[in-house]
Amino acid sequence: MPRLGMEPLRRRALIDATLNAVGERGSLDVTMSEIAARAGVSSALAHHYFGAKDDLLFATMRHLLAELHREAVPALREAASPRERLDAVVAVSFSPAQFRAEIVGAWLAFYVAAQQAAPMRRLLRIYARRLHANLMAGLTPLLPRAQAAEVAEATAALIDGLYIRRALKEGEPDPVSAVALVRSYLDLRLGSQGGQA
Amino acid sequence: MPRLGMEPLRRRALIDATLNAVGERGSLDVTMSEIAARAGVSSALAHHYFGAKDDLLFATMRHLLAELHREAVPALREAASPRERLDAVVAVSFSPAQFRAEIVGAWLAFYVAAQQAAPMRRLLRIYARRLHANLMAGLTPLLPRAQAAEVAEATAALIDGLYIRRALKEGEPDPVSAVALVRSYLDLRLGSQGGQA
DNA sequence: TAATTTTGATTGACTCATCAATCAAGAAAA
DNA sequence: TTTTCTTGATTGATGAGTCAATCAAAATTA
Repeated sequence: MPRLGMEPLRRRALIDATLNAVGERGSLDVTMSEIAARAGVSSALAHHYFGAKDDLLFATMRHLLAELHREAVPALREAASPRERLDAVVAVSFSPAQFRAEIVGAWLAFYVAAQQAAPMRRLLRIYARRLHANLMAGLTPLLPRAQAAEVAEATAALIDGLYIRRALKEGEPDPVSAVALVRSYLDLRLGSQGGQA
Repeated sequence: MPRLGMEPLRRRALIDATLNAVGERGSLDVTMSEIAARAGVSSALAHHYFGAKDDLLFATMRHLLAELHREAVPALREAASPRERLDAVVAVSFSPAQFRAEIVGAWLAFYVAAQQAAPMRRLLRIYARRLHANLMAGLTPLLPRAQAAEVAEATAALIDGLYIRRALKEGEPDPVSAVALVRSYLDLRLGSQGGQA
């Protein structure tokens, strides 16, 4: 079996497996054996590549963040106006790739774990800062700074809230209505040049 | 030691201990021994009164829901107008008793656990339905039904979002600004007869 | 009232299962 | 043959749940 250059493939497979396992279960207490089995390898190999379980979980969370970033960068580059920038932030947050049940479940699990694990908390802080910065970039040209800050805070809370409600599946917010809801809030706040009545 | 009628006291102490432990740790994997120790009894006694660990956790979650309800009922009764009713819902959600770090941490932990445990999911559904009903009761006199539903959804998401952001402590939303933020949203949606500019 | 029985309250010690982490050894390339 | 992968088997720790035994208040009886 041992072909050369397996390392990157196995790392990737293990991270994907972790993501799926964590996302489905909605919690970080998945066993190394389960993760390894999903990736088609032994648990010993998972330890070989990642060291401790925590390291694998951390790497998985970082992967999640990286994916979000990878999707956000081009979307923001294409945005011509401040309002388009805001719409891009919202669109990415609820993109089909990001708003899937497993991904949302994984986010939630990491969110919780971050309360105890400092490294994860740091990662989450990066996400929060990026989101805030992106929102402010779109808002400050349109609103006085204090109002912009309030709207950014509310929008971020709205996004997080829709995520958590999505995690409690069973029919709750689909991507389309989630985007519509946040945009409708922005319309209202920005003087609704473009929203429905 | 065994005075008669210890049962209700012990049950209460164990539930409180569970709440504190879970809230501080922000996760349900606290040991029965730790909980029991906090309550000043042995782990065996916790099992004696509650059976399995799951049952104790479930009872604790139910307690949380009951406390929220107990606070909401009088507040809603005193509300004279629809708008006051809405304000009451918001006020209770962020009341000092509810918006404490441990309580919020516990809610988050239960939220996550509910993804796997059907009984907890059912409890959470009750909470969601109550919140929705209370919001709609305040909104339907003021808005067409479709809009009322959208505002209720957004408000609920906003509340949940502020909770989750609060859980990631470190300076995030204090009760006062959280209330202000949600009310400001409602002002805007309802035509702001009574909010600040 | 004093002795006796009953019963709720409580625990320490034990069992059993689970799981992360390690390690020595094996198989396939190079 | 050396290096890169890979695993089965093992270990050590932890934690849920059980059980037999103890303790002391309350109820009963004499």
